[in-house]
Amino acid sequence: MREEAEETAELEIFHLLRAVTVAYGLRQGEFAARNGMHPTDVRALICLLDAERAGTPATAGWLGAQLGLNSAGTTALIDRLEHGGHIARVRDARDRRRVLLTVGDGAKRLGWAHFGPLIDGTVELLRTFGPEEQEAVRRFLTGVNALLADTAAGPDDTAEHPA
Amino acid sequence: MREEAEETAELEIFHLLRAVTVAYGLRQGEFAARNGMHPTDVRALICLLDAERAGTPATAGWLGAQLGLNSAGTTALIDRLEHGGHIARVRDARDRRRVLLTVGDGAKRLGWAHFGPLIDGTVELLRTFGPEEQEAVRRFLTGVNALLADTAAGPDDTAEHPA
DNA sequence: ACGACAATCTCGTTCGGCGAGATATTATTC
DNA sequence: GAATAATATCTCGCCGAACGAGATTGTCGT
Repeated sequence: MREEAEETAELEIFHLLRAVTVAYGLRQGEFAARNGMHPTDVRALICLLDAERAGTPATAGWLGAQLGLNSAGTTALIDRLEHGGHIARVRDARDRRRVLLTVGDGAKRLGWAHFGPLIDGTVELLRTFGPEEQEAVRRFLTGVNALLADTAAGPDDTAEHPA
Repeated sequence: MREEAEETAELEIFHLLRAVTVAYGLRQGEFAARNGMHPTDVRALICLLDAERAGTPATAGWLGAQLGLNSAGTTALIDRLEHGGHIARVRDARDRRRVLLTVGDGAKRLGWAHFGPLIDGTVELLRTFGPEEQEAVRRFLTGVNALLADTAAGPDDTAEHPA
């Protein structure tokens, strides 16, 4: 609130979204520090839980891609989580090169204890929204996810001009 | 989409939001790698730009708090960004202990080149929303930010049982 | 079976981030 | 208005997360 005051309402919403990502990252870091883990470990657990919920088989390579790690870093991450008893490695029966990851109940409980209030709060918040309002929020988030997926594309900066 | 199919509509929206945070983190990491920086550096620049836009004076300590770093890490971060020519240190005239941080034009251009499409896309997307719909999105994001701020609170795990 | 390919793991190295404490500047107290 | 406390940042030494390169193990087409 200086010169440009409000910019546009649309930009303000974008900044609200960005504030969410920053604050959410902070919460993850706190959770990690409290449980003797690292931010990346927490992000990994979240990805694994989301994958399980979505029915997507979570392999080591997939997890590394989700987090932007190379294979060495991914292996180290999985070692850490395994030693901590948070996840288990299971060789895929179909393709025995692949390693499937399963999240232990302890980790689930731990995560729920920390993020439960946030999730509950969000659900409660959404219950105060009418159907069209919920639909607007859903449409917005879905759209942003699509935009983020688009922007991803290129393996290097030089090769992303779909238009 | 397996057994539990849809859970609740509210939870689905929460997961959409979480997907946004994960994907957004990935984009930041890519941007960092392409410019010889680290994810934290990018997050720092974003915080600094947001602060500038909001008219908030950005000090070293403030930045460290935003990113969850201690003072040593914060100093190292600022050194990196300064050496890279992305930011400049300026001693506060009023309180000469404090160091104010200003983002250089080069960094702004760099960031805009990478995140511009995402921002533009989001603004475009929101333009397709009616006033009540935009208001719904804004209310949702504001509420989530409030929840995240609440959850922050506790310095340790033992003292947060509001229920 | 054989070679091309794919997924994961091992090794050695770099450097981001932490803890502890030093330094410089501003508030407070007598 | 000197002595003291409080605050903001920086320096030093160390740990370990993540990287690059390459080895290992498993799959698939021919």
